[in-house]
Amino acid sequence: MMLTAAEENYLKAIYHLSDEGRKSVSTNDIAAEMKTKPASVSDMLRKLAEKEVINYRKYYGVNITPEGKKLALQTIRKHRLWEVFLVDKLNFAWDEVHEVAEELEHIQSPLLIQRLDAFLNYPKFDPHGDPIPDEFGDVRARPRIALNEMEINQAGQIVAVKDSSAAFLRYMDKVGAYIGARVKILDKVEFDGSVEILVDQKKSIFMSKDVASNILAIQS
Amino acid sequence: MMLTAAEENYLKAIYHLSDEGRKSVSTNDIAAEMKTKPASVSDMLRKLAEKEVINYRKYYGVNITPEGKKLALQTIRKHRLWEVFLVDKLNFAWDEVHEVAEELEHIQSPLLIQRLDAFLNYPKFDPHGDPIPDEFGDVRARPRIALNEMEINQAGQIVAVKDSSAAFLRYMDKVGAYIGARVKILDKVEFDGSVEILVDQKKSIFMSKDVASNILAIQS
DNA sequence: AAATAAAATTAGATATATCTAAAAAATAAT
DNA sequence: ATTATTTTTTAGATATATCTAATTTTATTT
Repeated sequence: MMLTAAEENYLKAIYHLSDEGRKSVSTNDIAAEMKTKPASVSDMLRKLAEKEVINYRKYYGVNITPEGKKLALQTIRKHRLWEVFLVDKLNFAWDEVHEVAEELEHIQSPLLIQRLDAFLNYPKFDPHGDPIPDEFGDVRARPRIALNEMEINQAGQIVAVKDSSAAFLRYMDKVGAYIGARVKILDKVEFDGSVEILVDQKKSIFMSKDVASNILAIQS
Repeated sequence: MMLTAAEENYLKAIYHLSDEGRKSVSTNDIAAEMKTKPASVSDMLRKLAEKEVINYRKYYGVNITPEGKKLALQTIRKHRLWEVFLVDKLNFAWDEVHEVAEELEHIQSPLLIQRLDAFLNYPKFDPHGDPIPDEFGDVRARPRIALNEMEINQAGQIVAVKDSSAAFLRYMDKVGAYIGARVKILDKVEFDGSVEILVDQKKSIFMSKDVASNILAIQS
């Protein structure tokens, strides 16, 4: 099954939207995600349905098929491998890579991706902390680590808190930490285990070991 | 000035054909080079002329403009840098890189090319021995001579092949000739123009004039 | 349940890139 | 200098991907 670049982009969008717990994805949602018009989406859905990568019932939104999911994951794999390449090898900042990876992901060459994967030492996560599917589309469960257990200079993304009491969440809010925040360990104080972290590459915050051990991140 | 991938490919073809000593390049020549139909070429020439990258007088062929030449050289630069990447970093064989580089060359990101160039240590020649234009389009060309035109006992180094089809590259591989090989002309048969050459001071190989004329060397 | 609002689709355009078949222009041959 | 041949261009299709405007279908409100 061969998809055009546009089809790959739509399928990726549908995959991402499906992944947010919806039972089906609407035309308008896809249009918003793709920054395009609903009319264009309708046209494309017909094409994707013909290729059997989505199930499409007019006026009732779409579901991705197993074949579609496999293809979407392959595109995501390519995108994230290229992002690793751009950051690790070409010294791009991690917020500069998306647009270029968006182009590179459509290069059609299984051998290229296989070799790139090896060259990058089979990375499991991209620079944003998102997992890289393997060549079969399998995604590794994200190993979580408490902030106080991360090494200095290690970057990651906050994905959960152990203590989800209102008090703790208020604290999170107050210091500007939140689920999804990109973090980097700036310093660790040996004496008391407190840590200094950089949030979203701009805000530096201090927290006690106790607090840090309640915040879970995935490492980049 | 922004060109589409198709326009870049046509412009590159016109540049290459121009470089063969013609005063102007014909529609048929371009169609042959691009493996497309003359009618398609006519359409594209109109577009390229509108963008002022070629001078086009109907029925009389085209010339590339200075601006067109600059753009063609930029595309060639990207293509050849990617080829170096594929061979040096991803361990592609030098005869496997063309098709992939043909896709990669159309990625639009000046920063990417700048960084790639640095990562590859500013290479001056691609794996086929062809020079890589700098960012201003300047090319450091080496005077090259076909093996069948070298004198007996003349020594040199293979730097490029004219015909880089997979079939020819496989042949090269099979007989033990390769880009970078040291060669010396042992004998030339006047009757059919075939030549005998010594490769790397040990292996003697025999090749027809046809083959020899496709292999380019710099003379020592 | 009828009226209204929202969402989705179709109809009809535009732009790119290609093709075949027909026409026009340039070149070659008698 | 006509005629024939080759080359090139145009006219008209097809396919992709997008748009606006109009229409249809579904969902919501009264």
